[in-house]
Amino acid sequence: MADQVITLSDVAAAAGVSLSTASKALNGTDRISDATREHVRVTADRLGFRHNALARSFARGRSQTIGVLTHRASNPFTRVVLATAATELGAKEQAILLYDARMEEQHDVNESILQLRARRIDGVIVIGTSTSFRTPSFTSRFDVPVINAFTVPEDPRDTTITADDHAIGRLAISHLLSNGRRRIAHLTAEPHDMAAQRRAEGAEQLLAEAGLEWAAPVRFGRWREEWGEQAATDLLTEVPDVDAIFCGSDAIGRGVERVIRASGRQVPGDVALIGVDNWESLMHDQRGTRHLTTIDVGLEEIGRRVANRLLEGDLEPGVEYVEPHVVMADTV
Amino acid sequence: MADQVITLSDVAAAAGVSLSTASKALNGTDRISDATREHVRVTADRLGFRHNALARSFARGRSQTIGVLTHRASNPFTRVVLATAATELGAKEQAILLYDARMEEQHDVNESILQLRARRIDGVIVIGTSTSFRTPSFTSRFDVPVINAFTVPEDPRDTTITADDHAIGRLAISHLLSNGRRRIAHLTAEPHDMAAQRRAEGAEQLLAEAGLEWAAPVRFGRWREEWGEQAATDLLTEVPDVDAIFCGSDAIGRGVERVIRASGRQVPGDVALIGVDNWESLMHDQRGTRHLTTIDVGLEEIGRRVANRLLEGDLEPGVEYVEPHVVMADTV
DNA sequence: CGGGTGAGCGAAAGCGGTTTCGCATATCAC
DNA sequence: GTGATATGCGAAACCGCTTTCGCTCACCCG
Repeated sequence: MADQVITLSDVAAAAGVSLSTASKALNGTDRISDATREHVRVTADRLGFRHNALARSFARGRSQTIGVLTHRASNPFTRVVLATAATELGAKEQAILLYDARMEEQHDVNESILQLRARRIDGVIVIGTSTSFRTPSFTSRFDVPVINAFTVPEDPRDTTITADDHAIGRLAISHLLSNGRRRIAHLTAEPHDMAAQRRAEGAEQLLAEAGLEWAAPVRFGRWREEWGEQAATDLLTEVPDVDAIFCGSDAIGRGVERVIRASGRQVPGDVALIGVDNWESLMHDQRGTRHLTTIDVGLEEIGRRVANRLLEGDLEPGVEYVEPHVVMADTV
Repeated sequence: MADQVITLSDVAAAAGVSLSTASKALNGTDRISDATREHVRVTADRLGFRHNALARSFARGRSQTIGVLTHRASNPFTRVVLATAATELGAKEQAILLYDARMEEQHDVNESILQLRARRIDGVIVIGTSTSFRTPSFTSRFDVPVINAFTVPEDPRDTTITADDHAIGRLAISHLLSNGRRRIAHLTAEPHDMAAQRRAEGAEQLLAEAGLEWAAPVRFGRWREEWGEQAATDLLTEVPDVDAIFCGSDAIGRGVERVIRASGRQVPGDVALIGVDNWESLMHDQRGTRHLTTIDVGLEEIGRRVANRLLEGDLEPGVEYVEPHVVMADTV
């Protein structure tokens, strides 16, 4: 059913105007009388004309394509940002060209950059793995706009949109306090992990503002379920009357919960739990009941904003933080 | 540092040949002497020449872009398929243009198809939400190859790559049997859900082949953690000596596990648990310890194959199933 | 009434490749 | 030695649109 495709000159001929007039009429560029413009538009519609996007891109020198550099696209967080950005871009007729794991090896990087240039991409999105690691700066290596997502920028002149770990810590404590908890502990990941650190700092800050202290020193360990179990076991021995635990991630939270329950305590009756990541949303995107109360760091929002900022073109240097939000469930 | 870009005619001039000769030499098309070909190649390299991908696409009428239609890109399963397919395609210089949620409303569908045609996309990937729902067939609506992923095809002439629910059921039971379990129960989702049904059938079939029966009738409910709790509670009352539970999903498995432990039973000592989905891989992509033993349905493999089949171009009608595999952890 | 101004439109030059076609030369069979 | 066939290369058309530039004509002002 492809028939032969209608080109702009078909439209021009049918409308009795020149090719250039037809082009300008449809694009709204240059001076064209309203009458002519309208006439061309109607004719184009009648014929079912569509611009050949390829020809157009070629003539304009812009590809309607955004290059995306990921450290590792299989990372679950990266996937969320990637999928939302791609959705947002697709809605605006922008394709994406994904280069995964090409940011390391010098040779690959250079090669990738050359390829992206040859494609005449309109912009670049660099997606980091988390706010724990910096991603090398690519801003100066392209002559098109570059925006970073979910990472800590290496160069202060970079434009970055990322999660607000400090606010996450504050929000977690704020939520627990508003639920009347006072003997709060924090079990989290590696002490040298930037995200873990900043969350702990934010939390401690809000705690101090409320005139409180941790029920026990913050325990740093790993981002894993089993660490949650181990840390919670120790914690219960040390502070049996703890009434809330801020878990550095949902994975840790799962381990913690198991130990709390095994100790005969009720969740959230005796001990409230709050995690970070909104892990369950990675399983159930439908609305509906959830289990672990958690904080959503705003990955989807990051993806959306990154796409839109890039298209709007107003890239100011600096870091823009996305506000986290609490996802209510059964454990607080 | 963009300088002025090197074009093919620059190369031709520098090599002392005509534009057409340079083109053919670099593309390996048409008859060109080895000496000339080599000379042109060397010259191109020396000058740092790269084809302008836009011009090339335009001239060839092929865009190096694959259209992707998703029912809902925010679905976690969809995201996995999408991200792996995009990675695979990116490695082969193919961009993707994502049209999310445009498969429903008739108007949107038609419009989207027209847009994709205008883009001269080279192929289409349609990603379904699960093997529970059919996705409308788009094969005949494009004049480029169309391939379906993670769905049950509506039209037998469609090409589809998807998960093998029957094999998943068999694999779960097989794994439990090989661990010496004999009193096995199955707690799963909606009875009219195709995926749930086929998993149950596969499981029951293997059980029968082993001369066994379910320790209790299969309980159908919902794909949720809370349903797992409820179903497990009932199950323990009915069959206190059950020694293994095949959970229809990891979410259900989580609920089940909590109840089993709360009853004082050991996991996996008294009761072994196996789920489906490899939920934890959505959190930790790193290797490392996991908690719930589960079956990976092969979403990444689906994404990879879909991308490669499309590029290879050998699309045979019919359904190709991806083999599931067990992901070992602590609960079996 | 003449010269200046600006609005509306068309001719044509790209954009940077691919591809068809034809020509000249070399190769071959008889 | 002659006609048929192959080989290597270049000229030029073409892909479909954007954009510059210049022309024409109507209008306004002095």
